[in-house]
Amino acid sequence: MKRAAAATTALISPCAAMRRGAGIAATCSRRKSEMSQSQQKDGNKGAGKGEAFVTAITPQSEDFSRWYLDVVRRAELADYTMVKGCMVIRPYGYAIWERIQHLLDARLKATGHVNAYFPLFIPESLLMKEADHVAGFAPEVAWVTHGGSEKLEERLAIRPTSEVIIGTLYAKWLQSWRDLPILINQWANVVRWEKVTRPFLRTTEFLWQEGHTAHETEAEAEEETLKILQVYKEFVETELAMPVIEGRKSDSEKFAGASKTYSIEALMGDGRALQAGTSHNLGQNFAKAFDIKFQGRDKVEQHAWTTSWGVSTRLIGGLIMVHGDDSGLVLPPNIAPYQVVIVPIPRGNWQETVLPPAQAIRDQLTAQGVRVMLDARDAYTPGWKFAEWELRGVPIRLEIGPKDIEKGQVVLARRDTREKQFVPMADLLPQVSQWLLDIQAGLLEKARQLREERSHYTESYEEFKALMAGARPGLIYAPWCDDAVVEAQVKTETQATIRNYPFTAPSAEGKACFVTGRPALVMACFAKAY
RNA sequence: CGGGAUGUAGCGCAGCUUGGUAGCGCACCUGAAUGGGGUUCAGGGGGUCGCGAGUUCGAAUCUCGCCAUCCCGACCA
Repeated sequence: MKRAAAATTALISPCAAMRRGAGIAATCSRRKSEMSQSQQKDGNKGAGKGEAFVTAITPQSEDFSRWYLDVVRRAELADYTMVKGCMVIRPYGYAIWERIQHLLDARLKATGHVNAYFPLFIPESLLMKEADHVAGFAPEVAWVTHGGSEKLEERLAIRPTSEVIIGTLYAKWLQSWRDLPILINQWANVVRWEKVTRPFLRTTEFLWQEGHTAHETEAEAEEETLKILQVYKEFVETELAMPVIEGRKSDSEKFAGASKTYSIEALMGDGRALQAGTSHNLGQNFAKAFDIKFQGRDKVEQHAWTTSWGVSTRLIGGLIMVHGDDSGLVLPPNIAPYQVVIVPIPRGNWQETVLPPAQAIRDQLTAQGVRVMLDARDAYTPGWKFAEWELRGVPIRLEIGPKDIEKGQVVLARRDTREKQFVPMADLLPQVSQWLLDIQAGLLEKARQLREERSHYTESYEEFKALMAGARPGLIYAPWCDDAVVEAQVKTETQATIRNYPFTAPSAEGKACFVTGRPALVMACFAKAY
């Protein structure tokens, strides 16, 4: 009888999560009846079924975009504000960002970079110095025109990126080849006046890391650009468990003002690609525009070779879309704010009987460097907490109740596979450590497999069109003539863009371009992109 | 920036056609019993109906304008 009541409540939640829109009411009631059947079938063995535990989110299959927004809000990663296109990153979301900062910053330091902070405001005249750069960013710059009530002599741009201000300072600091390389990174916010925004994926203001380096030779700048791309790839795959494809951008997708742009690209759960990081070789373009010069070993004054590179809070969006499922977030242990959540099972005077052992376990795990949350709130039932922490993607749940204490064990449950296990207290630490490793590796592997399933190779534009028209288009590799006009045509006809020219791909040698039939110059990876 | 939809309590919605001073579910607060997959009962608090004008004795409801959000397209980490 308790069961029936529980089912009823579970059924109401999906409707509660629904948003505006006429079609939704019908959808909701349809799902209601489906759910009540499965719920009843599950009976008391619900724990083994591994589905529909969390019901407050729109299923991915029904509407991926809505699913994404539901997860962002229900998991309390971010919320909307009164400022158009600007979101709050809530504590749980910000904790993920802090993990990203922590893990990436260590890598940047290890490769010789140091952090600094440059101004938010950029004088208009500075921004105008590099022609391509201006053209690229002009449409999305926010301007400050007044200080208090007084109009400014010169407008100030709120940085959309910092190449120009940093370049100006580099010009001031650089004298000799002995000053090189300059390897500076900054963690900052930037503003781009976007027309369409989505939490994490594209917001008016966002947080990122931008590295800016200056080098003595072209080769060194290229080496730096590629080194960082590798750092990004290793970081994203190791810590976020997001497999990425590294490669060079086509000229039309290049950063405004760069000689060459490289990117890492990830495939999302809905078959669209997300640019997860970029690294630019700026050549001498900015050095010439901003007078970044030095006297060389040969006594001749010359322009430096510069690079810039960045990853942003967009990575969090990628994380959600790569690993998440219909129950919500699934976080890789390495970036999860909490790796283990302990849910005590309250019975009788549980505060005296169950809570102390739970606290002891928390302390024990914490001492081993595991990030633990003990959810001792009395107002919620265990079942409610299970669902809540699943929605928030915590990798491992640890249940401990009177029966477990009697038997000297706990219950562990994995978020990714939903596997549930009784573990003797003595084995707890090694088991948790092992599972954290398994989950981290498992998520990467699963994402890789999914990407392989959704990767195609074709030499036929007809097949290309058919694939791109599918529900989950994925990645398509194709031999390519490298012509921007044809690229634009493909985009118009199929919505697909070139993500990059992958470093590791079948050779285009001797192939014909899949659109024009002309000799292929390169292998391109196409996808519909975010 | 173009096309479409929506805006009523924290969230999801009803009320609008036919104007008469706002309601439901969840959430929240209090108390009790519960507690191993979103617990139950009882009591309670919360809304200048997105904003601004207009019509009217009277507007959530009718008219106009603006704003925001979501979806679909053109531009972008």
